[in-house]
Amino acid sequence: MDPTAAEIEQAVLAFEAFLREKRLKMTDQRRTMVRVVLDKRGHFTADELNRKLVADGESVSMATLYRALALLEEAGLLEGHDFADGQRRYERALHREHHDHMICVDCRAVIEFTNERIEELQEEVVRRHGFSMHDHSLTLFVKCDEWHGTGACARRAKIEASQQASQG
Amino acid sequence: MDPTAAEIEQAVLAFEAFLREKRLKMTDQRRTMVRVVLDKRGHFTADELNRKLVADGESVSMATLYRALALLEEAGLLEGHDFADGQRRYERALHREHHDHMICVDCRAVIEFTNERIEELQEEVVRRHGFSMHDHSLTLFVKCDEWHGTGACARRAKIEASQQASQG
DNA sequence: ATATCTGCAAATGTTTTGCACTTTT
DNA sequence: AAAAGTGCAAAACATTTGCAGATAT
Repeated sequence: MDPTAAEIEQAVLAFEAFLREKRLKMTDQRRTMVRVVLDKRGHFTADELNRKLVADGESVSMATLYRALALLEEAGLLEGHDFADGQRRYERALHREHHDHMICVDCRAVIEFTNERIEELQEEVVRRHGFSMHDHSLTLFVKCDEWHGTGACARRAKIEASQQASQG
Repeated sequence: MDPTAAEIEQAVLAFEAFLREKRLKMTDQRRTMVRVVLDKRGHFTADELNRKLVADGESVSMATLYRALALLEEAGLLEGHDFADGQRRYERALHREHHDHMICVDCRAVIEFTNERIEELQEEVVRRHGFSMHDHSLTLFVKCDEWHGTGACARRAKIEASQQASQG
């Protein structure tokens, strides 16, 4: 499920090709970011990525980080989302099928899902208006523990623990 | 389609009831905002609302405006959306059926649509996960003139003109 | 060589907040 | 009188930008 080391190096090369085509340059900072970003599971903010880089002893300035995030997104290695909380979130686009998101309004957990029929219907709506689809964003804001009646969000601790375990 | 004067006054009373229940107070500024907001067609930002109020000679400070927007949303008179461009947008919730949005990535035109089947499928997804739906947001980012091949967005002028005409 | 990068600090733009004063209840 | 609201200016916040010096091609 996670990209192998070889796949990550391949992505570094792909990014280099992308940069070359735009007459931009590959740098140590950008290489580092490709590697760290592709290694990351789940969604992360610019700030979270920065903290990871600092922890790894490979920090780059926020300016450079933001500039690189934009390029990585443009190169298709990263996908950005707006979940309406004032911070853009990213996830790697390698080894990931298209999916939509459910967010728990209590604990902010992100749960992914796909529904082929919904995708088709969206396409149909756009087509019927004579437009073409550029992108789409479907986010369901849910309460993930309402039916457990605990008041606090029962899944929160579990989700955080498993993310930490898998993340390092 | 637009609320009548009577309906707007009714909404003022409803807002007053909402405030009373929360032990908050009705003020001139809040009354003004209810009226202006319910009179507004389409989507607007805090800044656009402010300009309208200034133009009407009934301006309130941005601090008060933001505080009131939050209350109006809470009271269900207003609906807020995040279209991923850094500014929250609002629309009146009176006389409005639920709908989703298509945004032209070129001209930022907002086109509304509904699709009952998509709604049902969303509910089903949430139910299948054992959650309950709190809210949902479906936004399709489209190119509205791609098939007209003009390069510039053919509908933009038309849309802006008709919004101005209907808005005053 | 020269165009692009980086990091810093400063700017940006929207939204929020602390506070002294005013208004509603 | 007490509780809440207002406007102002300042703060907060994520993100962007100008610029001088560093680096990749």
